[in-house]
Amino acid sequence: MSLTLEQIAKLAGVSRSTVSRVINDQPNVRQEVRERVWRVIRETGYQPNLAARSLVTRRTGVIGLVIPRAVQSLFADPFFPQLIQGITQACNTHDYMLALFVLHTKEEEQKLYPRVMRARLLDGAIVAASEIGDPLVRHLIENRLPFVLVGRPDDPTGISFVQPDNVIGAYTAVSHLLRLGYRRIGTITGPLNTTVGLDRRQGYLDALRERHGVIDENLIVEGDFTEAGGHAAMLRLLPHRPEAVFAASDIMAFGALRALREAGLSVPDDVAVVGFDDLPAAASCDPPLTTVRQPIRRTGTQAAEVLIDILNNGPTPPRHITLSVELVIRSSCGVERKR
Amino acid sequence: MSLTLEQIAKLAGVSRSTVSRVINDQPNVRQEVRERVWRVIRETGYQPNLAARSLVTRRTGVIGLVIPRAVQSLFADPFFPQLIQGITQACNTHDYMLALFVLHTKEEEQKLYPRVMRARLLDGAIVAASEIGDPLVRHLIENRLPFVLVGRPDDPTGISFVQPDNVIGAYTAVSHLLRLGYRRIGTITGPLNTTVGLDRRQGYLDALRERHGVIDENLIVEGDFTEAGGHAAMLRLLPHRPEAVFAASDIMAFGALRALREAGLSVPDDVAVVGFDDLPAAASCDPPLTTVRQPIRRTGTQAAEVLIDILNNGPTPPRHITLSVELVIRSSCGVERKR
DNA sequence: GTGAAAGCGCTAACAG
DNA sequence: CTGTTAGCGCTTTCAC
Repeated sequence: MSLTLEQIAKLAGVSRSTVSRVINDQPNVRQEVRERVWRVIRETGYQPNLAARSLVTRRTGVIGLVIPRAVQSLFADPFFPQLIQGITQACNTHDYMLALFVLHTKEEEQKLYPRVMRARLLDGAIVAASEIGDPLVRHLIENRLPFVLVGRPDDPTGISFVQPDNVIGAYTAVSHLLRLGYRRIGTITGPLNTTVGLDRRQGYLDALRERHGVIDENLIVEGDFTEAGGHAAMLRLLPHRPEAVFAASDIMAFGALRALREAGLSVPDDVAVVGFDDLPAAASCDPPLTTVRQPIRRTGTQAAEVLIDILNNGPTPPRHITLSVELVIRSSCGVERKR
Repeated sequence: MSLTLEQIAKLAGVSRSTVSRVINDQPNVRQEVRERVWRVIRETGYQPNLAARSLVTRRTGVIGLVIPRAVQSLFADPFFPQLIQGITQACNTHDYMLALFVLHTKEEEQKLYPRVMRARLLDGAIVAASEIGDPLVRHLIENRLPFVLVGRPDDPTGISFVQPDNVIGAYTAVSHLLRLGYRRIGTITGPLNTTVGLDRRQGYLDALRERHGVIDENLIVEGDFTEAGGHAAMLRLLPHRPEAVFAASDIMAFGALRALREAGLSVPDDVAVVGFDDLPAAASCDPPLTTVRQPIRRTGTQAAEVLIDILNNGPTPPRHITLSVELVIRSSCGVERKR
């Protein structure tokens, strides 16, 4: 079956400890011996048994990505694949493995949380930020499992997180619309029980207050980060005759685009539309979508690197990282009409 | 720190072995004792240390999902999120955890493969089928790691796999176009170094041969399962004046749609388009896409369940599961023109 | 039915 | 520099 340290030791003519030292790159091994041992290891394809190792080191080399039920909707768009790519890249670089916990139901949640936290399979966790008030964060703290949030928590005290600059992003998008001359600007928000939803709405409000001064509550409709939700929200917005709409996600913008098309309205001539995310599809839809690009992959990489740094170098003051975003101007905002 | 069996035993006034028996649902424990032990476990929130357990049982309760470099492109569309949802659902149901291995570079591949297979962290693996000739499958067999493929391998001997019915799906789509009266039907294939790409092209050929008899090689263009690839392929198809196009994936169909729009052609009036996958976006694009729906989530669940069955009940004859697909008729195929 | 004891494969003192 | 020894927390014989 699988080789053990003992057998490698015998083959190399040394003791178990020496082999262990070689594998873990510890000092106090003669260069010559070191090479001999490595050769045997390579020739045999030996790999240390992780269970045995972590039983004594109390570390597993595994971090978990937890995706709560509440953010499952996000799973329908390419956000998670990109985030995961970023995370796995950092994991591969730093020799960590990634375990994935996708919670489908409340029962699974209650069954999985204790196991995830107490079975000591995970050295730490990356958590896709959940609804405001989700008890997951509290559980993590209570169980002393190091973790990093993707997205801003409602109360960031003592918590490390990585997020895109949602407020500034939304502010930039809406300012752009104002600069183009639109005045009746509506917004399709994200779910307002999430900080993302709240922050992007905040950016919208900031821009309007600063440049325009007037807020019309009828032009603010809550969406849910789905295409259907964007479609429905646009339908509710239409009677209030918006000249332009800022959708808090591209997926919702696509829904809005569809609603406008179905209503026989032209984008951007009748209604301008701006999104948030810059999904691949944003460039190729009709008309190409003006949107706020957020660096999703980098968010994943950063989150993983912060966590791994904490794991490797011990706890640090919590880090709050906000990644800058960028307005990508295409044609759905009507920029070509040169207002 | 974390509780151990020993401490639970002391609290319950029994021996370590008895607690172990209770936890593992073994016989030979008096009902009364059993309940007393469970109560202590519940009250303390005790969770057995997985490393210690798997050191002796030689099982970890972890299965891996391996995504080779070659299929990374797929990661750009919602295929993987759905597949992962299906897999995690089965994992949660059967008390397994999922570890994710996304290979970004050749170096990572070479570094990770040995570790994945020999470090005994994984009980088994689900592998997203890779290019024909990829050595991963061979490695898995050599290392005796039980695995299930998502997608048909080129040589299925001794291998369990789960796939959608690609040949029939493509055949149905193209037959539908033929029935609508189109004759010059082109196809944008998947990469022809993958079985998916090959099988969907086969279905196209089968339908044409059966109902029409004539194959025009100019109407067959290889794509790569990306939007840009679909766009480029459509551009190459255009000079040959196809009346209809079967794209081997929705993402490529979107690219084709864009190319047609940019060329000032109307869909389906000038060129009809049919896709494959039925992504969420297929229903909401313009015009709504006629496509072949494949049950992605179910594919994931099935793959996981086959693997878990093998792990729990020992090796079985390899299972080859082909899930049926379904033509979803919308308007991009021109059905409304009632030919 | 229950407990005592051995040992899974590794790391980490501690001797030498 | 290197080897010996003692566990890490659990399951699993084997006695009783």
